[in-house]
Amino acid sequence: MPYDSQSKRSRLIEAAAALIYERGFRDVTIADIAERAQVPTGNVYYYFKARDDIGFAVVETRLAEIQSSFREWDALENPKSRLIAFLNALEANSQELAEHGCPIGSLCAEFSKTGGALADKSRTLFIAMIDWFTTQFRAQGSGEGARSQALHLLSSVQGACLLAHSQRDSSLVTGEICQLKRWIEAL
Amino acid sequence: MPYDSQSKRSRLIEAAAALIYERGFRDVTIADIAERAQVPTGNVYYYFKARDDIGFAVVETRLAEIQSSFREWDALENPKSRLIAFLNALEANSQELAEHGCPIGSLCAEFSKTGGALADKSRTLFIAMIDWFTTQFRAQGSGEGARSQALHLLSSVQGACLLAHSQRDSSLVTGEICQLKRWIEAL
DNA sequence: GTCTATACGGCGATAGAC
DNA sequence: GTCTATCGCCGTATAGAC
Repeated sequence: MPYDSQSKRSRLIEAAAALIYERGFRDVTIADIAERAQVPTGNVYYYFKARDDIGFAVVETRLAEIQSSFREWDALENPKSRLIAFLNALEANSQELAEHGCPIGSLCAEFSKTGGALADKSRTLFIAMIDWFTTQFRAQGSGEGARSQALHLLSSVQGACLLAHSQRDSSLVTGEICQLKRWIEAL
Repeated sequence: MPYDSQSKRSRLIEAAAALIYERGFRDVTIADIAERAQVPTGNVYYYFKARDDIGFAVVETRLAEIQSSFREWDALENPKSRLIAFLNALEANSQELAEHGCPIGSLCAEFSKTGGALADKSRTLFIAMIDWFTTQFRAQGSGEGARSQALHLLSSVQGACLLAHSQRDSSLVTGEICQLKRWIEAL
């Protein structure tokens, strides 16, 4: 594999992730991705043997992204402030969330309908989030209720993103986040 | 317009709604819809001048469905029991919600990305739900907080459906519904 | 009004030159 | 490894027979 193969492959995945976030997987063509990545159209098939493999790679990228954020927040002193850091990150992105929805949530929604290997792969995204949230709630002292609280947190956030996206109103995310912060701080 | 034109049109919309719920709008073809509705493929264009118009009609059908449910629940004695009736209906459908997601939520998620007229149209679905919820919370005595509580209810339900669909685990909806019921009853 | 046949465009995928 | 040219399929939409 040549020196900049990785670079081209990365550029393709990055372009795909952005386009899929904006339009949805089904509405993004190979040509669209190639153009945005500045790679000749037909050449995409040197890096991915099928269209679905691009979706696969995008899920892996998204997973790496959130795990990277989690590791960063793990450095914070206590579990509550880690969860708050997550909510702050969402709040900072509320404009984009209202415009295009949650990058994770929309991927899961679309691939879940698709079914097959992509649905299986996308499932790992929510699992990673639930696991990390559960760890924080447990470390905070929630005991048995930790997982249930983790589910409630993810569920609320995803629902708020969907609402905000549909109504194109970022206040629908920020409002819910504000309540969630109060809930966590009061634990 | 002939006697059974309405019947054929209705059959097409019904078939489209079911298929779109299962696979998503983008993955359902005119031929698929026609076949399920037992109508010749090319003939669909007598009833709908473009593909998007079918999506439009499906949104209108879904809107009529939920408004019909709301009217039914309006007959119940008090606002709390009306909201509980809504949650009971979800609970009864939890299996299907885990398999295909929320029929309203998935439509909104997909059409919101699409943008354009379909996004605008699909927006009315959540608005109708928020309005009815708000009315119930206000009648219950929530005052200023009614709208915020309505948003929280819809948001939680939609998030739970998305989670359950992605993980194909109906307990993720029923669990959240159980908590929401307790919240409403404690108001 | 109803249905068939087909035009047309676009997309995924491949073959093969360099 | 990289890129171009192109094939073949499928889906939307239309023209026009009945």
